[in-house]
Amino acid sequence: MSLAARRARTNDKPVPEPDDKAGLSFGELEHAGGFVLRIAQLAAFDRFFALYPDIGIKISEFTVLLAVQKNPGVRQGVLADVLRIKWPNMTKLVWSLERRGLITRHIPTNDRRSVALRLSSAGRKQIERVAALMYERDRKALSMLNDDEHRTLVRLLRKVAGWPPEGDAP
Amino acid sequence: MSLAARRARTNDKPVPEPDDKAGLSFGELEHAGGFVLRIAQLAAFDRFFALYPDIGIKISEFTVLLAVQKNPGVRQGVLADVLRIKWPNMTKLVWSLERRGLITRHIPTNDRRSVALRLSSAGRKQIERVAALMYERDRKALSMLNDDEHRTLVRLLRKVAGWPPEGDAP
DNA sequence: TATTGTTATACTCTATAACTATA
DNA sequence: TATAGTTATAGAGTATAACAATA
Repeated sequence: MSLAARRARTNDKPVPEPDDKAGLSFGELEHAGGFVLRIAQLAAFDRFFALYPDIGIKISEFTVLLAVQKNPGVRQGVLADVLRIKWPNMTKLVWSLERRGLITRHIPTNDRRSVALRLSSAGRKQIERVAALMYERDRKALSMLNDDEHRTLVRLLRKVAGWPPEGDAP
Repeated sequence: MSLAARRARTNDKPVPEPDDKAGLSFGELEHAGGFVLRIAQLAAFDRFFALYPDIGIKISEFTVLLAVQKNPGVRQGVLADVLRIKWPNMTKLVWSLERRGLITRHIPTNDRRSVALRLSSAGRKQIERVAALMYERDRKALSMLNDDEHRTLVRLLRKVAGWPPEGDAP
């Protein structure tokens, strides 16, 4: 069966490359930050996942894992707020990570309502296993930008996210 | 009841403003374009919707409406591809707009498989009614950027989206 | 009375397969 | 045989309300 035929049946489109706007116009909307932000995010994620032969962990899970590594003992509610995940959903995510032995949950004695998260050694190994791959794919998903453009984009997006100007050095 | 109490119950957080990173670190991830892109998009949309006393149309619907206005007779499949909406979902979206009398569907005689979309006069009126509001909210959702930063951001995001450098003049 | 987190559930979005009609 | 669109359905992601435990 031809590739085209398979795509027609599954609607499995290739990742669009430059000028896949198909000659359409959107007027002012093309200069609306939110609109372009959304389109760009979808395009970047499509590229990211096009490179994704399932490595057994979701982006959201990897993000939480890494955040716990960088901020040992972080409360899961704080993490939820920063990552814009609703608390009930974070509960499930954390539970799933715990069930797989990647993190541990601790009840601090000074505030027994809260839950502090820490990486298990298996969690650390998992990060080691997939981190390089994640970053590589992220870079490839934005490979149309040169280093300077990439830095500028990240700087502006951090501003939009309401994050302080400088992050940790890479 | 206090506002804080209501928020606690509903998890209805205020739109985060600068430095709502809560002192957390994400290491290299903070420089990963895809990650920051995602966080920024969520922040921008949160701000957008915080200003949203339901105006009776979704962003996706407005986008399609506007695209049809700017590209009369466009095929809905083409629109779906450009806006990264799957065909089956576009079918429902279009049907909903048609049911509300905002667009009309036409079967071209030269290719009777396809569906060409056009705005009804009600659709035109709807756009007139909400367009200014949409753009104003979009602008407010990105109000932390000055004009120069905004232009730069849109330019870079278009590149990420795989769209040609210049859109229509505003 | 407020905060942290959980449970249960609903809702919206998105994705996939199978199909019809036309080319 | 391929393409444009539809139908039905499944799944993921996200959101809300009500609750318990602790502060």
